[in-house]
Amino acid sequence: MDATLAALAEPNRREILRLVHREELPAGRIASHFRVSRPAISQHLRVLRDAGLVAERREGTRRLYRIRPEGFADVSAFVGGFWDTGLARLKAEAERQEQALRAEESGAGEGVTE
Amino acid sequence: MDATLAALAEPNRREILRLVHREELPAGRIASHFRVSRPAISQHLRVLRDAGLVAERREGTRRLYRIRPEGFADVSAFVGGFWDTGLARLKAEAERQEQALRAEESGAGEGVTE
DNA sequence: ACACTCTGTAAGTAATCGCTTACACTTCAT
DNA sequence: ATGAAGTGTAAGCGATTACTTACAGAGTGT
Repeated sequence: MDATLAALAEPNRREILRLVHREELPAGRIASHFRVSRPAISQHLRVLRDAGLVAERREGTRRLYRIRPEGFADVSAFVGGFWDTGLARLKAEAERQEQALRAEESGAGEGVTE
Repeated sequence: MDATLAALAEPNRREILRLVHREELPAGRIASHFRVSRPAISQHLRVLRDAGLVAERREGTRRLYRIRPEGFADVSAFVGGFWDTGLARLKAEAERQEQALRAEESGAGEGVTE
């Protein structure tokens, strides 16, 4: 958990997580989204991998990265434990999410994304 | 959110959060739980306060600190967003929590009150 | 074998972090 | 006012972090 939160503390690493959350991506493509050098991103990817937040899969010369949801379990529990007044709110949000999914399947598909 | 996760990245600060989660505590009493010096804890408390994770209340010469649950909302949403496989699990946990509260009201009394 | 592509690693550096000691401030009692 | 208790702030120091450039390694095609 120490490594997890340390990894999450860096803004660029969080942005990487957002990227590989949508889809599996090769290191180079990830790096191209940033202004910092590619080696810098490579180092960030290592930190994320060591923390168990992303998984790496090799395909030819490329290395594809994707989110590893289990890696967020501990931190989620930790943070959720403090936001206990909001736990009921989270439950409501989970239900809303379910309904949103159902509505998406049956009705208008709109990019709720940012 | 940047400040929040940076604050959470430090082990001693997380321990402080666990302490003031149970009950409101004066700075000195918090510091006595650690091996590091009192000023060090004072600085940690400032970081936590600036991040909105704890609230400060002055009583005489003492300063009492307590958890500020709203401060965890953003991070909880962020992390929960990645642990999406666990969102349904979180909902279930919220329900369990509700039942636990109900059981607590009718059963054993514990001073968890706010 | 060779070259080419994609990527991780090494070394060095400026900035930040967490700690300590010394000091200043506020509140209450004498 | 004076002193004591409780606490925050300032200055300085060693360790860590995130970045850069230069280089090395693995895989594929000619």
